[in-house]
Amino acid sequence: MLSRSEENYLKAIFHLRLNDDQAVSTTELAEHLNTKPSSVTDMLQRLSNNQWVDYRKYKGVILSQNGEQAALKIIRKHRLWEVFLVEHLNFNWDEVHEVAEQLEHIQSDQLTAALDRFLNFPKYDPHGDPIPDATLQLSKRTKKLLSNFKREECGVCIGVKDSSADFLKVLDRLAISLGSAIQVIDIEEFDQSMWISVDGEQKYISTKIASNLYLKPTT
Amino acid sequence: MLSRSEENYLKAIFHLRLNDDQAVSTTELAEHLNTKPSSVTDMLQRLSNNQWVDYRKYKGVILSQNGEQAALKIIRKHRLWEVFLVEHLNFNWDEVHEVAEQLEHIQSDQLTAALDRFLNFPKYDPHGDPIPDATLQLSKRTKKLLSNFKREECGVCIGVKDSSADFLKVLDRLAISLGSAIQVIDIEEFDQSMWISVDGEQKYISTKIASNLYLKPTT
DNA sequence: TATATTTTTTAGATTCGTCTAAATTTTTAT
DNA sequence: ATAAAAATTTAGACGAATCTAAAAAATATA
Repeated sequence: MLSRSEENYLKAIFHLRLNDDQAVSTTELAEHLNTKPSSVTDMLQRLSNNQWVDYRKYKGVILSQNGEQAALKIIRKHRLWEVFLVEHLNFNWDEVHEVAEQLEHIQSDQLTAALDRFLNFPKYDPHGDPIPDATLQLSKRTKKLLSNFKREECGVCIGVKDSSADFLKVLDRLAISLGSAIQVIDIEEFDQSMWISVDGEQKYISTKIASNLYLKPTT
Repeated sequence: MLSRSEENYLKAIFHLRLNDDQAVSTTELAEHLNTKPSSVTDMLQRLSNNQWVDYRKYKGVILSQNGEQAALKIIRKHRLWEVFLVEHLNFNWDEVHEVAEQLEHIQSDQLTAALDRFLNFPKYDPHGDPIPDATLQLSKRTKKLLSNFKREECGVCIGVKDSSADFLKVLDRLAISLGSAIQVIDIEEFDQSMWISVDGEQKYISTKIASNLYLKPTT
């Protein structure tokens, strides 16, 4: 059985491989897990011996079939618990992560299944991330540029296309950050600039901003 | 902060001291925790250094003020989760223990408080054990002979006064065991013998049986 | 009370997950 | 293409939590 630490490594590898599709590097993992590269190397060798990952010295690591299933199981639990915390225990979406990090390690298939049913088989967590179903199928994460949204469409900010300091600065000023809930209120015919609501606050943004913001649709 | 292992030791000491009121011995703890006496000695020394317990070489151990609070906090979480599992996730009362053993270690005061509220501040867990409240007050566990129950009163079997083979045999035949949920249906005026329901099944028992069964009232 | 038995502690080893420092490999830049 | 820089791995150590075997203390027994 996987230790808590091993589970965290698998989860981290899964998440780091979502964007770029290459092997994950030791340093990347070390940073993500707040540990040292040498510790990562140790752990990767152990995980590799037990067939959880495919690891090549100096070349990085990817999940094995088994490892990916294990990671998905943890992610499923994490996101189900987040739904529970927000919908039934009145947590705010920014308060759930830390607790879910603990709850995701609870080992009981019966519990996971019962929780899923109790929550009515939710498809997305409070941040809009998809929840793997009982067979661990993860609906492909659709990320879409805000500029492609239509009037009234909703989404959650999940990334930026341009990550320059200049762009991030303007986002800061608009109080748009990863996780912001955004709805398109209106689009100017003149130049496609947008009136949007950001976490309930109405804002006006240029076309260039809209075409550099990745949203995860929630409607 | 306490490790999971340390928490389990504190909880074990708390439970082992409930009945007899003396210090808990190394061997007793080792058996209860499925470990070796030498491991227990090590851990007790560590716990003692951090003021969680009062430990004297060769003399056994009792909880300090701090240690008792910590134990009560864990027991509170354990029992709240049991209520959740049974009342909302449709677990049977015999399926909850293992999972609650894991959930009790989740560290989040916010979660504990929210769960308590969600469950409507329950006073007893599904086995009839009292749940420490937010201030960690534990209502004294009242054990009462079945013969002192009135019509309609409910309780859970928590022990026997007479533990002879003869008595246990008749309990077996009646399918009464530790944990059985019992309700008094009627009491014969003639000799105070009782009609009771045992986990839903109606049974008739003699006065002598009733006066040797300890129940924990649940109403 | 002296001895045998049981309980408890100490000593020394092991595994997991981590660390620092040094060595090695890969990548980048001249 | 080679030297410098960066990334990665190895070597050796450590703390937590456990174990076995041996020593010491407490208890029971004759």
